[in-house]
Amino acid sequence: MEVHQLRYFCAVSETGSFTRAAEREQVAQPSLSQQIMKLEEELGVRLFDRLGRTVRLTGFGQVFLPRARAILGELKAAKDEVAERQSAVAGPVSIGVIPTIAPYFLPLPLALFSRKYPQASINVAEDVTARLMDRLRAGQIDLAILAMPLRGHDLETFNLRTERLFAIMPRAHRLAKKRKIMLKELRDQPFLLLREDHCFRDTAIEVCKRARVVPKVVFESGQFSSILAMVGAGLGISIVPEMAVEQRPDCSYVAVADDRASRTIGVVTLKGRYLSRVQQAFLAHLHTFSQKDN
Amino acid sequence: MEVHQLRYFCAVSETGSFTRAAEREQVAQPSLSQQIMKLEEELGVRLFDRLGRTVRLTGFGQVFLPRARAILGELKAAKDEVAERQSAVAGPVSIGVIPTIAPYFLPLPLALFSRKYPQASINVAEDVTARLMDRLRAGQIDLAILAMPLRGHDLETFNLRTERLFAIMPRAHRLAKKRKIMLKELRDQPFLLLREDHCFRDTAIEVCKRARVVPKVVFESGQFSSILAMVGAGLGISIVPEMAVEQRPDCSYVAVADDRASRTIGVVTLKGRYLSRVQQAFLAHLHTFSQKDN
DNA sequence: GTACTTCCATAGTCAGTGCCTATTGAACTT
DNA sequence: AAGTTCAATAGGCACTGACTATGGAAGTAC
Repeated sequence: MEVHQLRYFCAVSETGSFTRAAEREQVAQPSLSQQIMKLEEELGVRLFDRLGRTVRLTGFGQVFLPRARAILGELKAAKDEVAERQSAVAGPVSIGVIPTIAPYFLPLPLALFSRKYPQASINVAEDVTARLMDRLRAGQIDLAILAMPLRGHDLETFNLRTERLFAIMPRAHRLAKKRKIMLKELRDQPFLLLREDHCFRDTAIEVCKRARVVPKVVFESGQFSSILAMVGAGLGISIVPEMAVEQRPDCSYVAVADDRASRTIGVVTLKGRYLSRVQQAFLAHLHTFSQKDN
Repeated sequence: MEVHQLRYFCAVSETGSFTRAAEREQVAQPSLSQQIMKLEEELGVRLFDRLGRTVRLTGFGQVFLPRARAILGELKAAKDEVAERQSAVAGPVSIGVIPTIAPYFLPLPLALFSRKYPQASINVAEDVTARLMDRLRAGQIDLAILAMPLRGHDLETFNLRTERLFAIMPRAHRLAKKRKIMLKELRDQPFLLLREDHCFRDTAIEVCKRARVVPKVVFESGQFSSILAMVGAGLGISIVPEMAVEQRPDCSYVAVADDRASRTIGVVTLKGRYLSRVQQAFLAHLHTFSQKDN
């Protein structure tokens, strides 16, 4: 049973003539006759009575007609729905962001995108890198914003920006007045760091390692704001990316001057993953926020 | 958009693999891939993400899947319904019968058929020949039982039986004791006949005409039982077919011996009209009631 | 690391079939 | 009786869906 056979059948039913049906369906009359016969053969019943000049539905034809119409209607509806979803920059976009980026970077792009495409609904999942990658591969999120670089042959990435790192210390600290600092100067300082599954912890430890510094960790947290408060209270010092720098009366920030003491954030998508128009639009939107050489 | 494309699409969705889907659909894997691609092209969206080893529905695919399933289901349902109606000797049979046959001939065949096929539902329309023919040609009834012969190239007929005619007269009538009678003996008798649109009236007048008798009509009715009652009351005489003969204390019946003084009843269907299995069965059933040379 | 396996996509060929034109045959009209 | 107007039939052509063979990529086994 083929779609065009149903179309032809409905056309004959509605025009009451093979000839007129053929005209309507833009096909030669014998071709249409042939397809109707084939349909009748498959069903095992006659659908039309050919009574000389007139063609009329048989009882079976009358039973079959509404069903054929329904099927053609649903075929069209299915196609239309897909087209509808395709044409509109609307629908869901699920993104993932790590906690050390989310509150600093995301608000502005999100707000602007929502204003530009009110039909779009963006869903943000805040989680650590490892779990975000799982979700990305599982298709639960469409893209993720996290720290670069990332290993993985099944991924596609682009960088958003590279930020310098800052040492944060109590205002009264002896190094607090400097404009720049080398990490080796921080040797033996008590360190406050993020918890283990946060990638910026690794970043911080990595840059320290390059400066031959092994940080002595005295406090761990899941968010910078806790660390900032603790540093302000004089518990020790820490390292944060530029975007986490927030003026506080009890803290001072000093730029870290070491080579490669930076964090790069970027966007990652799954290679081969098909993105709808909204999803593509959001990706493009993020591109406009990338700042090369920064 | 073709039916097999929907089938393939569902197969891939359900097996999660082009290869397994191809096996299930008994088709080579490249053919299936090709059709899926074609479907995606027509819809203008990707339905699957091909992620290395795994294949997963895109958002569009998820939207399209239930619709595709529904369509395939309805396609099957449509076919099944027709098959169901075809296989079972069940459903409606609409027949027409003229009033001068209905009460005498029909009860037995109807009862036997209903007992044999309890699923069948027979609808009887009792009307005069002209209107029955209209209904037959309009497809409102499937066959008609009426007096033969019938002119019409678009008809198919077969005879059920030929009956002799009987003169009916009051028991006290001077001719009532005869075993046979010639119509010419009835000249000048007052006649009771059916109304004009009843074909047996024409039959009666026709046989009289052949005997050079012009009946003097004193009463007209739409049914034999009225005529019988009136004859019994002494109003006049009449002519009835054999099946209308019914023993009454006040009437006598005398066989009409004229050549060709008979009525033939038969069944008529529309040429080229498709009959369902019940309808065909009823027609065949009527055949078993035909009595040749009677 | 290398070979093997398992995917899906690509390339090229072939056969089935849906469509075409031309024609027939039947029924209706003039 | 000739002319129309139907649907069906006949025969030819081209599209396309299916096939086999192969390639490339990714995962698995040794």
